[in-house]
Amino acid sequence: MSLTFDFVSPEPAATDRVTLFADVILPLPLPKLYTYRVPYEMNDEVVIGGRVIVQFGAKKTLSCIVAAVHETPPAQYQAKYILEFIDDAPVVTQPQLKLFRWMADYYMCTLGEVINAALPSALKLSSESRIQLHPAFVAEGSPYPISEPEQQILTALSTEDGKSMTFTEVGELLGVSSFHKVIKSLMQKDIIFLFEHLADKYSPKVVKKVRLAHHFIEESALETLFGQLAGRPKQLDVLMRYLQRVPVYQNIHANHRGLEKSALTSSPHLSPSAVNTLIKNGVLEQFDVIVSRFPLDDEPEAKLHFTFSEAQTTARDEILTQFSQRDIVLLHGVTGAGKTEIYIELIRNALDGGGQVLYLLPEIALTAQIVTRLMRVFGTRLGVYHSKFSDNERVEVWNGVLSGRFQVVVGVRSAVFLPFDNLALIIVDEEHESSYKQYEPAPRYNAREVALMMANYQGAKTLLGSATPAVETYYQTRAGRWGLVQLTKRFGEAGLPEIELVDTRKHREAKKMHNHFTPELLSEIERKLGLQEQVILFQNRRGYSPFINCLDCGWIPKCKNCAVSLSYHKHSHELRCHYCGYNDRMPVECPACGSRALKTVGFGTEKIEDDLKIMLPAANVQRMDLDTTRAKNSYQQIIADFENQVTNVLVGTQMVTKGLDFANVSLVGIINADSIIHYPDFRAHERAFQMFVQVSGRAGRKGKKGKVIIQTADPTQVIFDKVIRNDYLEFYEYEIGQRREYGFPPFMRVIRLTVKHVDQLLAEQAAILLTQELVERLGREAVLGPEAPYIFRIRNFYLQEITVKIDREHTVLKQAKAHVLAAMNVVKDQKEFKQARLVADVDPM
DNA sequence: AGCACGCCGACT
DNA sequence: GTCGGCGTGCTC
Repeated sequence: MSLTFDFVSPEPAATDRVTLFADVILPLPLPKLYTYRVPYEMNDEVVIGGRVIVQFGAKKTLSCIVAAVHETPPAQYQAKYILEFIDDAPVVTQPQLKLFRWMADYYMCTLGEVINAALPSALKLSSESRIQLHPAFVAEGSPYPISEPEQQILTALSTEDGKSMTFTEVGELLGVSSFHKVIKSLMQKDIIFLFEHLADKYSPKVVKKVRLAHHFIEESALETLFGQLAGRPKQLDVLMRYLQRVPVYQNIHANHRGLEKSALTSSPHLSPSAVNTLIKNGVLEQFDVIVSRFPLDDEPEAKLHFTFSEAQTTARDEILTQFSQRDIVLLHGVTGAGKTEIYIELIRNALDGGGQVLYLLPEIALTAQIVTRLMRVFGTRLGVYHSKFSDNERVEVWNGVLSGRFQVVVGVRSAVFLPFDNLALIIVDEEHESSYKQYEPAPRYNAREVALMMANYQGAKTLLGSATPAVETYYQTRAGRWGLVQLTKRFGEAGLPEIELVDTRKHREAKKMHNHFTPELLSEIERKLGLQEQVILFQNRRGYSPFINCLDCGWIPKCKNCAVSLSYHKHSHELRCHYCGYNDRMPVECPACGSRALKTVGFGTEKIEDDLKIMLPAANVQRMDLDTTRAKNSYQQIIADFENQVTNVLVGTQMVTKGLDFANVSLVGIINADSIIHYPDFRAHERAFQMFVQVSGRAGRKGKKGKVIIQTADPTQVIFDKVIRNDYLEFYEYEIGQRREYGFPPFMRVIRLTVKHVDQLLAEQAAILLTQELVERLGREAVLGPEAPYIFRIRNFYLQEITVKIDREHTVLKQAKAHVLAAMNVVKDQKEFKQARLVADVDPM
């Protein structure tokens, strides 16, 4: 990039001119800020939180965020000049910078890593960034004046369809170094848009739709048409279906909006060629619609009205009362009690007071349904921040929050990074969810904790919602620090489901198991299907079987990068590693001995689906797990099919435990409860309890009492008793006792350190040294390990884990983290461990 | 994170 | 004899 800065030699000093320096945050994992010099004539242009372009190292030009401006020249080195100023207003606000500093500190990572995670990549410019003409831009129709350099770029981009240019090329074209302002201006006028990688090139999602040709809308014309089609039953079928789906007469606009063509062509009862014939003969007309990535309901509801139950009204009032004394309130409400309506009320309330609102949901729960519902209430004031969104869409939300266009944002984990500066309320729904915690890469933050800190900084209230609150959260309410509001009644008077435990060991000994189904579960499924009711089956493992085994020589295929056996996936006929993604074809014969006796061992969702299809051929079984929902809209499709009762049985992993409510589900089966309970982790019981209760909550809606069948080899395990009676409190009392006794959160804080090394011995040695250094600084009792985790090698790295327990008190915690960092640095500075990677995870989940 | 500088194996 | 492997250190 031709970004050699032709710095104009300073004017003779008329007045005492100040020399300004800016500390910038580079979007890199570097421990400190870098100081650049502001050119005199740009002194008025520096904005804290604005982006500037600097040269970093010999080659790289990067955009970064100004974190501070001062007059202290660096003593050790000559500061380079800032090359360009992109923004005249902050893109990162002051409250954000404060929050990001806290995050870097608390989660033991660099500010650069936080910035990197926070900014949508279209805000992170580099010389490799590319621009493309906006598909919606038409040269004649632009309402904005276009400057000379802008026109130059426009012309260059118009030479061919979809042409793109890098910033370097733009710089060369214009022959000046300061072209970012031009690009920014073009972006604001919606003439171009920006992307980082060729893969991000804008390709609008187009849906083919059909509608009735307008001259048939007339009732008499339609009569005639029916007459003409009398001898063409297939075409008549299509037409009937169309009229059935689109209320042409009740609503004139309905026909204009039309119907997705696929709704007609993919129906098993209709002939696709008949659809095409109708189009060819001009009865139906086909048209394309550019749709949002987020499939929204295209039938806006005229008015939103929900009637609050008495319990809901009471809960809402109580929350408001508690907020007058406390900043944080937990809404403990059983599934199906109608928490969302309460949220909507509270959001409306906060907006009326002039503040901003952030509504966080776990990824899996941020569905089209909830967005549509919120859209109907909040209209264009609502921004949606979802990980499935393209970068351009994310920048739009970011800028919308900055400009005040979006007052409410509903979003996933990363929405805590958005540039709010006037928050009145944050809602964290399903606050116990582990998906609020980011594992990889840094920052390893928990959005719930970040939200609480952000609310604290901005003087906002926080409402946490859950049917099964995290033990840490409930503890805070018990200690009187946070408020607690209970919402125990299910909406519409549906009782809690009846839960039955079935002993798989007994059945197995008596040879009564049908594959992995107990007779109880199987007959109950049959019974429910006979009643036209639906069934959800939960199995917390995907694939067909966790491994295969040669019956003759005992060979078991293992992953070459990880210390795990390869899972068998029948559908794709592959062996796959669930940790690194390695896959191989399923062998016909054993590569070790040539035997063909390869047997699958254990079971996952795929096998459950398979077995059920064989045992109950009449049932329509669908599977929902990572493998069937990878494609873009397949998740929506599976949900829609189940909702419309196209499928009767839904088999799935965790995905089926949360999110959607289905009115017709009357039975939930947990195929193997034991694999969930027996997990080597202090949170295993909590996770199991949450999972059982959440999945049970899927059973029985709209007045129907549901049933849950839990299959286990040992029905006497203590946790079941609490699940059956849905006794959160008793579970909590038991669990908190355990946590106190063994010194786990909320009584202590945990930092998990992981040492990774390609060499097993070096990993162990580095971990031993790290442990010694930790013990020296924190004491023996604070350090657990080192220990190789159950899966001790992932992606060719051998792992060692050390758990550090620290007192919760703030000053102690801060000090302890400094000690941990010091210990880590000792190991890093050892040259034999140069290739070791050390990772700190604060508050791991 | 990149990228340059710097020391040891298979090639014209 | 050189080209290039990636190990280590630095970037205001």
